[in-house]
Amino acid sequence: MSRAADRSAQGETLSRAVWSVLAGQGLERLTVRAVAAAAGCTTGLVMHRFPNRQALLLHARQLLHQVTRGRVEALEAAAGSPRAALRAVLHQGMALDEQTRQEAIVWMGFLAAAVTDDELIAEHRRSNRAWRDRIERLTAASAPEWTAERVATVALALIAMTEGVAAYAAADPAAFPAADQERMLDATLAAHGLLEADPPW
Amino acid sequence: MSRAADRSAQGETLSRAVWSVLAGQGLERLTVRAVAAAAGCTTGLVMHRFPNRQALLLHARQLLHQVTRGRVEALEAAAGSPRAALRAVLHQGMALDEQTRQEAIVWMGFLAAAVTDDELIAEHRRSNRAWRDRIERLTAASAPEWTAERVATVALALIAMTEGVAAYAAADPAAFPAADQERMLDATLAAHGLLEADPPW
DNA sequence: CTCCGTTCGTAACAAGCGTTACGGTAACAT
DNA sequence: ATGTTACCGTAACGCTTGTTACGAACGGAG
Repeated sequence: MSRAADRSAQGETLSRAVWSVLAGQGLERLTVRAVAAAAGCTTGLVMHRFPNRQALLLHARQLLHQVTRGRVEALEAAAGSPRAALRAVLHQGMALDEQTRQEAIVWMGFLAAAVTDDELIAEHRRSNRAWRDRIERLTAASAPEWTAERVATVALALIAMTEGVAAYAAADPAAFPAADQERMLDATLAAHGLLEADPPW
Repeated sequence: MSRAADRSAQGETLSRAVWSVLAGQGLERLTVRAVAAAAGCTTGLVMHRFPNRQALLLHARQLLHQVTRGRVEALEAAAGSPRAALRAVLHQGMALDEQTRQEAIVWMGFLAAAVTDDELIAEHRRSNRAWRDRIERLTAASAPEWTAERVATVALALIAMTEGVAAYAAADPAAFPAADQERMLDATLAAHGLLEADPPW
């Protein structure tokens, strides 16, 4: 393997270690040593790969955006209709299993860390804007007769709802089971007239 | 002032200092010294009032729940109808001004801190359950003909949406202005048939 | 006035933090 | 084969953290 690929792969390994620590031990224990331990290396490697802790977190945050973007693009491409794509993409944004639940915890951890980190909050806003644009585009395609304002309003309702339920379910999975989240999503899509199937009542 | 009242008032002062630090400097800088500085005292007083940092955070979290509960109960009592109460209570849960924006940041900070703190996450779940129960009760009163499942589903959609938009707006107030949040709330209430007034389109 | 308990500021402690410097080792070029 | 360079583990630095110990100041009781 080439040197450049090694560097890149190590960056990804370290970023995934950041996610792991953030999901399992929280922001307060997100130390360089903990990340190194999770990655199976020493702090020396971490500090050779990144100039400082801030840059490490920023890279991990950027990679998180990139990974989720790849996933939703695949879902969107595989969907048979705009409405199916909208539902599939929103669906993966909730905390339905251990995988997505941990992602929600990591997402919130980065958000909490961004309070003191200007670069992190800038990245957060970029990521959110891309996400919002995507849902607005899918919403517009799902309801071509709507005005731009109505599209934007409903798209905001959808991203806020899935983000919020992910936060609730991440902190209390037993109280917010996957079935409840899915019912919530379908009921809301149906209420806005965006569900392919008939409403569940 | 009596001794007991002094103790209680100091506990509240310190808890508000916790909120202040959490909102302004984030979880990573939420240290005992920073809280003491925000409260205008020394670490000695803090550690005499609370056995340790964990207990300090827990008390601040409990007081946050208590304060917001008082506010929503006042709103609910002042509302002229179940639907007006539902809207007013959900309305105050979004991040519409600097006050509520900071509350949203604090709420997320506690949530991020709860990842490693069992008592904090237990308090978080209690608080969320009470909030969910309240919205379910108001939803049921607003739509008496609905089944319990539909009430629970729509109530979940409403609390998730307001919580989610608060998180978005807290991190990027310019991108999620108050008017957008209010339009979103009214559009969703209208879509579920829960708005007193006519839908905005 | 004196005593005593409470209150809380001061100062210190060990532990853990991010970061830096150094040294050995492995891989490449010549 | 040898010199050179990049890589990274080790160990240490200064600093901050939560927590503890100590002593001064205050107020009510006798």
